[in-house]
Amino acid sequence: MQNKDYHAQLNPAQLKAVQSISGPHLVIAGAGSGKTRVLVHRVAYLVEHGVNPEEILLLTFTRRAAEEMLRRASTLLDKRCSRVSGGTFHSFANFILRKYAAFAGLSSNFSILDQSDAEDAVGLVRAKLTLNKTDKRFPRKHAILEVISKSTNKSALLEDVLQQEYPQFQEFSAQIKKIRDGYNEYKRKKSLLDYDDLLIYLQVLLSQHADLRKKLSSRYKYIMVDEYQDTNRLQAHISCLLASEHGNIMVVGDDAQSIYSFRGANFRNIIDFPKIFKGTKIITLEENYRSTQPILDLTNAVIRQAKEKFEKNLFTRKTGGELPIFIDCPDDSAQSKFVADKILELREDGVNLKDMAVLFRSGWHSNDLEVELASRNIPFVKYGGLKFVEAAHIKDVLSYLRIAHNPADQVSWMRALQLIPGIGPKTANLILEAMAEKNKNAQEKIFKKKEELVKLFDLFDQVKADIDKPAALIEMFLKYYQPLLKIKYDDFHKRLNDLDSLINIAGRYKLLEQFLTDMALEPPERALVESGRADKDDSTLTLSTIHSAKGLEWSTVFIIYAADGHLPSYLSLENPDQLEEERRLFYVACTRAKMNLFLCKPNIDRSPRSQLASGGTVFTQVSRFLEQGGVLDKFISTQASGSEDGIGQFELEDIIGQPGKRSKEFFEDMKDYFSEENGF
DNA sequence: TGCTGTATCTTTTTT
DNA sequence: AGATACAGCA
Repeated sequence: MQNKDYHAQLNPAQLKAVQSISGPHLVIAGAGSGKTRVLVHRVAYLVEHGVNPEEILLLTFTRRAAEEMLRRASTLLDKRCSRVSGGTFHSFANFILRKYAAFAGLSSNFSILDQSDAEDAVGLVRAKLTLNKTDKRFPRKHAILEVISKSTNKSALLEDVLQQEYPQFQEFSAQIKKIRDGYNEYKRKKSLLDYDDLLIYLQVLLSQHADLRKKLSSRYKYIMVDEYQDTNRLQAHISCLLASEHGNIMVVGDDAQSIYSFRGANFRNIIDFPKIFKGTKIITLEENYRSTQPILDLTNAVIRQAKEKFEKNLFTRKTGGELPIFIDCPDDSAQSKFVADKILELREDGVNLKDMAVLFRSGWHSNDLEVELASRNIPFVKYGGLKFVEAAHIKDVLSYLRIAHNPADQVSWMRALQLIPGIGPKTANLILEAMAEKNKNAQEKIFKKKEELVKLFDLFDQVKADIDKPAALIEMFLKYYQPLLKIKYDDFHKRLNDLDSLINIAGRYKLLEQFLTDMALEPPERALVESGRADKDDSTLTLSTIHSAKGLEWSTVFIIYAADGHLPSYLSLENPDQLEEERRLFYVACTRAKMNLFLCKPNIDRSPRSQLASGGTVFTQVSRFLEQGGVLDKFISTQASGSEDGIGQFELEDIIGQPGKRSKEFFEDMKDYFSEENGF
């Protein structure tokens, strides 16, 4: 009956993956090969065959991805599919740890530190150990946390991480270890967990409590892990522990799309998977359903240059399609104008804005474009880059809520206290010590000096009744915080607006704990908050870092700043492994496109760094990933065959790089165009 | 002593 | 644009 539908909608390899129910499976899925479709159908298939949805655990990279899959599975079958358990490793860990806090030696109201909180805590510990005064070249708190985090995520010794990736810090090995131990102790005492701790605690919980492991493994009888190439050792270990009772685990991934090694991910998890689970069946998906042949030719040529990869042979049955186009723009703002022009033109031709995306390596690459789009009233949502909750004033208010939720949260206390004028790190510490020791004398002494302090404490006393209405709680704290905000920031008006938005978001939550957890683990995107929407609506252009574009696809894709030093990033040029990751990143970016692919670069680099380095005008080079292996020539020469007469006769969209034709000439060509049409 | 203002770098990517 | 280091001020 239903099986017929599955046959019709899936190719043989996909069908096999969907219908393989028991035992370990590894699905190697090339870009655009219908990986999501397999997962969605598999969920439906399992439920249809009598599996209780709650016994299926779907671990994905973002909660958005999980929700999208469950929504699609629901349309395929029925509402039962939405009861499937799922989320990110971190949110799943949070869920389990709150429930079984006692087993893990935690109090269930633990706070989650985001990266900057964690950095603050490291800074505190470092200051306490007075290691910062010894030497000027001592690593910053940011770098220290990075080293510590990498060693946990890779399950590697700190020394090894230092030796391999941070040789410049090797001489501080002993001090960094001291800071790490101090940091761990500090967090444990104050019921604080950073991102890595969520994983560590879950791993320890599962390894050390056999009864609990059995219980959980029996509860989650079917485990699926998406984007397995971007899991780290710790996450791989957790997956295996969860599957220990039954071995029903399917992991899906593509080694060519591994782009998270900077946080400890290792695509060798894919190779090692069959070693851990004997009898693993491997299924390879090679047919591409996403892109046209010319785009596929380009992406295949890009990944062919990779130093290390599993051979895959992606093919499509689609014929025809436009050739990818490379545009060398005079500068950043010309690039923005080109992209905006082209987007408007495509929209006139009937392409919906939601089917277009602009991708880039780092958050600031889109700054100029954002201004341009705004001035032309093109609605967009930006993913990646700085998050809404990372703004100082939002963090300030959240720190009050976190104290209300977990009074031991000293990181938040430090932040909240230092907002009061006249209180810096030292006094804040003094207050906290006086409170901890219940030293009435010392307390009164300090309290007498600052009436703000009394107000703050009174507020926390009042709070207890309303603890589970986050929105009301914020409004209450806002009365106290508003005057402080005005002193602290000149642009307090804009920031007050943001705080209204925060109240709005909080209004969607009944429980304070859930609200705070979400703000730490699944923070809303800035652009969505500012437009007052929960989701992007139907006709919105997408701007995204390549990392945040993972797993998504659009009919038209623009990649901006495809220049050497930007993509690949100048920070990765020295290290061969990092450079390979940049290549995969570029691959991921290009493979997002279904029909049209545009690559742009500004010819003049006005970024502060390059200005500083040279003092003069810096001309960019085409990204080396296009130069190498004739990638650029290959996809261009096909196009060039129909355009021997040169560039003059072409509309803008036909201006492309030709073999051997380099920046200087393009600069002239583009300059002409932009001066005439756009009033340069 | 500790806080605040000013100068000076430094800016990848994310849970 | 934000964090950090340093020097002067209460």
